[in-house]
Amino acid sequence: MSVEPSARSTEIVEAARELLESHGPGGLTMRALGEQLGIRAPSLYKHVADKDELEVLLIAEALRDQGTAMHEAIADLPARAPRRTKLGVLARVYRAWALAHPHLYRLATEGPLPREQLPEGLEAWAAEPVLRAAGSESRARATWAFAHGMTILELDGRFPPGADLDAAWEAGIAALG
Amino acid sequence: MSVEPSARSTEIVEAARELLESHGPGGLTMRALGEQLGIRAPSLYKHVADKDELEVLLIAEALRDQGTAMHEAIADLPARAPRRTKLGVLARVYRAWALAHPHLYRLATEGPLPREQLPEGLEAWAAEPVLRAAGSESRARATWAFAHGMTILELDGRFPPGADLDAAWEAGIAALG
DNA sequence: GTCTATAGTGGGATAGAC
DNA sequence: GTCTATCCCACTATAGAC
Repeated sequence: MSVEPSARSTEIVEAARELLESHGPGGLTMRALGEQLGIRAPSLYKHVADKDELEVLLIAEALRDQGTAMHEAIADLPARAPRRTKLGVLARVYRAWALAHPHLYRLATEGPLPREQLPEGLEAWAAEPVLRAAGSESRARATWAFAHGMTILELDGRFPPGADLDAAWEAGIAALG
Repeated sequence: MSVEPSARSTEIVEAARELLESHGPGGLTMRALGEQLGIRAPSLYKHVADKDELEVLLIAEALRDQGTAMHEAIADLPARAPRRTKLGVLARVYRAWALAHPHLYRLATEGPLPREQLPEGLEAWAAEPVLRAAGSESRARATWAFAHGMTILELDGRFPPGADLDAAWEAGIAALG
């Protein structure tokens, strides 16, 4: 019952992330994961309970990863920068991370969040930069919804071909900031 | 090669919609659909090409349905109503429709849109009220992204329990209007 | 237009030997 | 900790009789 995950579990999660990022959710199967690691699928179950557990670990990684990017971006700004500047920077970082890791972003943001299985406080920590920059919970939620909406619609190719997405981001941040 | 779908096809799409709305995407299988209609699954293939075609028909229905709700709402407003009023009304209608038909909303808004297979002009017609009310394409896209983000995050239970979503919608519309 | 039978696909997961 | 063998599930879709 060690709290620390075993070295092997870590390897498995890393391989799972690679598979997901390179081949999408359909490519992340227990069989493929075993193959990636040079073992058979059934052997994985000695290290992780099931596929759901694996996905929770990936979601946690996504939150840490994208959260880190946003915390760092905000730390680089003067503390007294205007709200609009801060939200603009956070939006750019948020979007860039999602476009760089589309499948991981989707896994972490689509469908219900298994809150009880995530590390305590992780979700709040990831949301902290936006909450601080927005100045109120309602405004933070509206900003988050805008950013997620723009991102997921872009990832899904939902905007008309040729749409100026930079301008739409601009318009949203100008309004919400 | 009739342009009009046969009566049977219409029944099938209706049954598919009922199945989807009541049991979610996992409940919409060709077997269950046959059962709902009192026939065997293979018989369905005499009337629809495959499941993908069925889903496209459902997406089209969702666009027509939600689009109608928004067109009607905007028609009830004085033509000179301020932008913020219009966007506020559209947002309420958009959200209400989605909450009333969550599975259909998800089917129609998640993942890539099969544009070539949809009736010509349907997508643009559904987007028209928001485009008109927002006043510019960029602002319309930002508003749409905000509304979709709020909606899908609410449907997925992503906001913290107890979050005041009415206030977040308020804040977003106040800013974007 | 409906049926039965069945092919084909793919996946998650377990038992028990080594 | 890894293996082989296997189970079990579910679904889409086709062939061919009626």
